[in-house]
Amino acid sequence: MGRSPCCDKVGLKKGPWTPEEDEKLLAYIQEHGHGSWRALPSKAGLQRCGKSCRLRWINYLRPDIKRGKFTLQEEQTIIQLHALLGNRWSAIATHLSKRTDNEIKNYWNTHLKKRLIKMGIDPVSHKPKNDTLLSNDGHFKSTANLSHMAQWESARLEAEARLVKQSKVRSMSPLSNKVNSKTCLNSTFGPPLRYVDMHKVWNGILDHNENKIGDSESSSSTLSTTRLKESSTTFYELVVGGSNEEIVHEEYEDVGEYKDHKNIGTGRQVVNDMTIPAMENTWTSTEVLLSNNDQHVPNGNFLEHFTDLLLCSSNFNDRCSLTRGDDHSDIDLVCDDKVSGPTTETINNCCEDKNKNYWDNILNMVNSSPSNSLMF
DNA sequence: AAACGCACCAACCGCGATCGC
DNA sequence: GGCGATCGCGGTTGGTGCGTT
Repeated sequence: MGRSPCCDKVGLKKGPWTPEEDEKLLAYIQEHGHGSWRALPSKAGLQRCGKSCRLRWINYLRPDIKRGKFTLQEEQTIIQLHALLGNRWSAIATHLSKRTDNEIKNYWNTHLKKRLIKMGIDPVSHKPKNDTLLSNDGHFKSTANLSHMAQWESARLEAEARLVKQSKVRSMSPLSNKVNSKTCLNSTFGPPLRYVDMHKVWNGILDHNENKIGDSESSSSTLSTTRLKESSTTFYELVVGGSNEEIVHEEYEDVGEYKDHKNIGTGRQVVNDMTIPAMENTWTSTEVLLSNNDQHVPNGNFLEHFTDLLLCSSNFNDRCSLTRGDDHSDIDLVCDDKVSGPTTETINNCCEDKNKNYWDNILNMVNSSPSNSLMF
């Protein structure tokens, strides 16, 4: 069909924004809202395309933007979410509400990605580049488990990111303000909104599994839902093992065992006339990301440990910079640790051990996760 | 002091998704 | 349901500043 030109229009300005332009855009949006971005530039008296205005507003002028150095906590969140979501910057940004997707993307590309590479970790897969380390000692299956766990968590967080956005939109409307501020976020009167939505997703998974039992050909679901469902099943097959029938029963039984959350007594809840399995404790990593209240975060929070290990290692590497000559014979060590007189060998071994232990620990967590956590 | 390389980040571009007629 | 318009996302580019040679 051919796209309509945007920034190619003759007479439209490109490049860096001037303070005057910023002022015009800011003043217009504060008074009228952005409305149609396409129509905004002419109304605001700007010689820019709508796309450029939108970007400038979202990435720079919006009042609720936090600028400056990323905190350790933010780094942790980004790494965790990137391991699960990949380059879905907007989804990641929904968990760092005051950071823009562009800023997170830039920070990843300029800092975090390099840090992982430096540690010998593939920034795309978040796996060590030297995979022989894993396959030779029986850890291969665990790596596969981790991958499936990530797939499942990825799909879950994607759905949640969407929900967060929807929730924000709803919260803009006067009618929903009362509901959102208390019932949804603080969960004073029931499960948070995101729980309700994820219950539906969860039900979808269960429906799918049931369909598989009754009818092995189920092709009408959407792509995203299918991915979710497949992830769930394959993960269970790998970690728990057994047939699909067993999987369904185990999922129901397992989620029903949790009774420590205030809304859970029987293991099932009735929300919006739907009987659903309680799954609060599947909200492990995300609970931590979204809230400081970790009272019902279960044991075996694998992502938490995952990033702690990475950051611990990176902090260590930040403090200790090692430079080698080409023949690896001359090692210059600069270390501001207050350890008395660490030898080059000690530090070097320590860094290597940390990298090794990093993945060993993750794999251990994965191995122990079914008994410790019902995230899956 | 000039040239060069690198890091950082704002902004651009193209594409897929979504909206609305 | 089809189609064009618009939006939003993620990859990439280009300008700027800083350190090194």
